[in-house]
Amino acid sequence: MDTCTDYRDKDTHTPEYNRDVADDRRRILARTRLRRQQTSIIIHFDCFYAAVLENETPKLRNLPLAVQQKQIVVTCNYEARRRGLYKLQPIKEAKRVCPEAVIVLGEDLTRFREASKKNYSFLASFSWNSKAERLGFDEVFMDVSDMIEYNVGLLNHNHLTNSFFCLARNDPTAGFAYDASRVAGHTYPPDLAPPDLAPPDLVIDSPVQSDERLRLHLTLASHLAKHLRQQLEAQNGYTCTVGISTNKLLSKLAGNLHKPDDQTTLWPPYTADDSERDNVTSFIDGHEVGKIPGIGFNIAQKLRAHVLQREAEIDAGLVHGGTKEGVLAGHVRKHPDMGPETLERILGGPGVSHGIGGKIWRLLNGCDDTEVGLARHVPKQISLEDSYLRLDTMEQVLKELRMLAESLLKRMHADLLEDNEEEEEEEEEEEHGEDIVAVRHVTAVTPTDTIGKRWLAYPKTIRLSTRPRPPQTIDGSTRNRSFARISKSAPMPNFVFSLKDDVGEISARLVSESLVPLFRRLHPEKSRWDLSLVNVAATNMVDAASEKSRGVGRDISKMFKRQDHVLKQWRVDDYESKISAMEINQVETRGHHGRQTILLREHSIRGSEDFPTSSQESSLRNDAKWESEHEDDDDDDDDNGGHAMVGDDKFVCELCGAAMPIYAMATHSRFHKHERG
DNA sequence: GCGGGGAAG
DNA sequence: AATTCTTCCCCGC
Repeated sequence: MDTCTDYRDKDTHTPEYNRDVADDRRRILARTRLRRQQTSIIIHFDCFYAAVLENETPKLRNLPLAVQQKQIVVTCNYEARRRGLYKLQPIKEAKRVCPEAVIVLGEDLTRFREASKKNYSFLASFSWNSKAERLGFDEVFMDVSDMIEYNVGLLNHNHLTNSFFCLARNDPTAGFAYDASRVAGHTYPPDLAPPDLAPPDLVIDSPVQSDERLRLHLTLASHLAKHLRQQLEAQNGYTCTVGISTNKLLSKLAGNLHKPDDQTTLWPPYTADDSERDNVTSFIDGHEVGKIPGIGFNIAQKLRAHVLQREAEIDAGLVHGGTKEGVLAGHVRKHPDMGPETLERILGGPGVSHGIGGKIWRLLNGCDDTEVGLARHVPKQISLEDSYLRLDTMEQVLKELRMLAESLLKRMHADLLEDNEEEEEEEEEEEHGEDIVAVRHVTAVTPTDTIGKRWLAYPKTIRLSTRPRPPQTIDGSTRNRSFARISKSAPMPNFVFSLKDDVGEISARLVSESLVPLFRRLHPEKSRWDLSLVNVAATNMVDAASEKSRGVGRDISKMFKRQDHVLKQWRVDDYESKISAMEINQVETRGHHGRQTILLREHSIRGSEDFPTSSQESSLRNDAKWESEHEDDDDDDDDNGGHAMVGDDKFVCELCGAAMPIYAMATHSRFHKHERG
């Protein structure tokens, strides 16, 4: 075993020997508990926000450029940074430090959002497995394991210097030439031993396992990254900074080492007999705790307090990262008794995710097994907000709500609508005749002939949030605990999905029928409030059942088979007539057990007149009978007030057979009430 | 489902 | 200190 120290030439009876054995056992134990995955290759891209403006106006490129929102600089280019500007700097200070800076108003994020979408789609289009995840507007993770694996298989180990990277499995000519005997770009640590030629004939048992194979995989990934960077610049005009490693945490951190417009590969060994000597540990150890992604301000403060044995001070003078304490990840990791249990004790508490200790411990050790998310076409939520120096009259509030509502509508149209191509895809295959029957019914009701557009997803909920101005305590003790927002939500009214009505009309109606009632729920007093922020959001996004997704039909037939005790009360024609009146949406419940359920949801746009407005709905709220005490349910299946329990905490509606957690049932029964008229 | 909280750029 | 304008995820109920 290469992970075990060899003791053969040591005296087996000295205390040193015993200590070594103990240490080694502990290390091995620790390592097996948090085995670093070396099965994936992840690339992290960091594009650049301010570049959007530079590209629009190239002469800005060499000038110090800052983007202003309200009273602060939200971002700035490197020239501005060189002259002392920084993120979240007060605009006054920025002007004092660098009067010649060009300051651009950037409260409207449309252009940034569009650039972000364009760059993201471009990068994601290279992916084979669709694992391409956006983080904020300017970062993208890609899991390129499959591309790398495939291209390792293509290598001719006798001619590594003349290799060809294949970008498409079905087109051997798509790709680029490269030198597989050398890494592209920088590495950490910087000075590599003379070129590590891969051994000519290694047993290829994927996935990556040995350091040797990992080196080879990372080398290929570095060339892929370089190619993607070049393409992004050539095709879209954006440079980016890239990190290459085996997980999201490490690739993101590695990228920081050489910016802007460059790339860094975190080089093996990722594990070593002496845990201090592997590159991952030394790399992570050197980071200030708060710099580890996943360790936010609160957790960082608690960790600092623990190693310093006192509250960590927040140095106002050190806005640009870090505190004057300078507590490093390594300090925390090596602190006496440190480990997942200790961390759980320090960090855990009400509202904190269970297992936070283990999670932070893994981060401190460079371990991160979170998957790169699948590429997504539609957002999960759309929200807009504005902040104010003073907002304390209903008149102002109405004005703001109108603006926000109209912007929200426009965003929904921009981000959730798709051109309605009438391509009637032929029904290929299939072995289950019943699937196809179900699919046909769904297809028949999707809005087609409206205005040449169709909804890709429907937000089911509208939410209004405000941030009351923090109460000014005149006494010195500023225990301003609450800089929090408060929110209320309601069903998204159906009329917003109309494609024939005027946007202005719809948003006016949205204000009067949804947002104003929500505002009254948030702020029942006539006056007395002063808001510093208002936010409206369209949330609870449900994908529209698309003609293309055969998965819907499958799941329906699965539901028939699995839950016939519930569904037998339906005659088939009954079911089909209901189906034709509804669109079927697949809903992923992220409940405790992550089970998939199917909800049947009305959304026929033409029928929307009969449908309740949010104010009507909220007056129908009848939550009382669902009040808690579902704690100790016994599992007797059927006698549950008309709802069959299908296991754990899922219930099945006796009217439509939908399975759902108990919390969802109040709303669901309201749905049936309206359905009946 | 609802409302709050935390993390990220 | 928290500042902006978002997006996503998790918790307890």
